[in-house]
Amino acid sequence: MPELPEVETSRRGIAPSVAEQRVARVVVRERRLRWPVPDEIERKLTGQRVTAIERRAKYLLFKTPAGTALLHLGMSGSLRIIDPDEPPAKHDHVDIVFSNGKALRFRDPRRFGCLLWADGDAMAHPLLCKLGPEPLGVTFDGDYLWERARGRSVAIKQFIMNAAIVVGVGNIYASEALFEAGIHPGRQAQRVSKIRMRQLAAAIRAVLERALAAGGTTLRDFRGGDGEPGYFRQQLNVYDRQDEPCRVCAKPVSASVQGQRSTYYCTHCQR
DNA sequence: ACATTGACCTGGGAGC
DNA sequence: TGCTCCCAGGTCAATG
Repeated sequence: MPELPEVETSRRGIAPSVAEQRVARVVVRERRLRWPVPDEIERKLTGQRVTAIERRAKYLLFKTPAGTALLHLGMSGSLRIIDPDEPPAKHDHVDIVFSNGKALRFRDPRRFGCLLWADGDAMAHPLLCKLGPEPLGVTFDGDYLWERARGRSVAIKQFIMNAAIVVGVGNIYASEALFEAGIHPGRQAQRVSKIRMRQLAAAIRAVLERALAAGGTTLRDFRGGDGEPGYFRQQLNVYDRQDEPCRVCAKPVSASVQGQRSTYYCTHCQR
């Protein structure tokens, strides 16, 4: 479900209720997520004060003096602030109850998400230490992309969805950014010129920022931490618009499958 | 080192 | 109404 704008929207939605709160207790109803929720998570988190809620790639980091809880929403995960006595529904796997009387509830029907614990420096964690730059950060630009693409025959869409190259770009925003940059998603990464890589980096940044401003994209069930859907769907140019007219040239939007994922593009506007 | 594929799960919608 | 099939916003591990 969530790409970078949706994860960041969730972070901003829950942060006011979580920041500076002490963890009163942790309730884990289902440990079988993408990786098992570690047995130590209750012991490590309980009694700790959450000093910051940060985001790295699509991971949310709950920082405490004792270490960091890492949470990933996978494909179907969502977070809500609730009253702790609200009865849990199916797939409500974890509650983190705070001393202010509120709780953070993690729901994830498909169980592709995870909740892990990192002692010490969370950035040294195996899941975080090999990640590429943040697309909204200062080190990410077209020259970087072009350099990394040298000698790589993989399609540009799969290239920008590779978290070792750049994080946070999922299936929706990869299609949207390539449309905005006028690049065909099947083009080999090494065959994109430096000029067009600069356009692509700018497009990735612009699309993510616009989606963030709209509170993310709700296709079926995404909700931000405040329970509101995201409104970026209305601004999508190609994703999920097969056979609908291109908003620029009016030719029908094409769809194909790349690396087992649906891809949408305009054959006239993208080369 | 790189590219490709399978695997992990449940739920919702389309089609019959 | 109910069944089957296909698809879904992620990403890691295994294989060549």
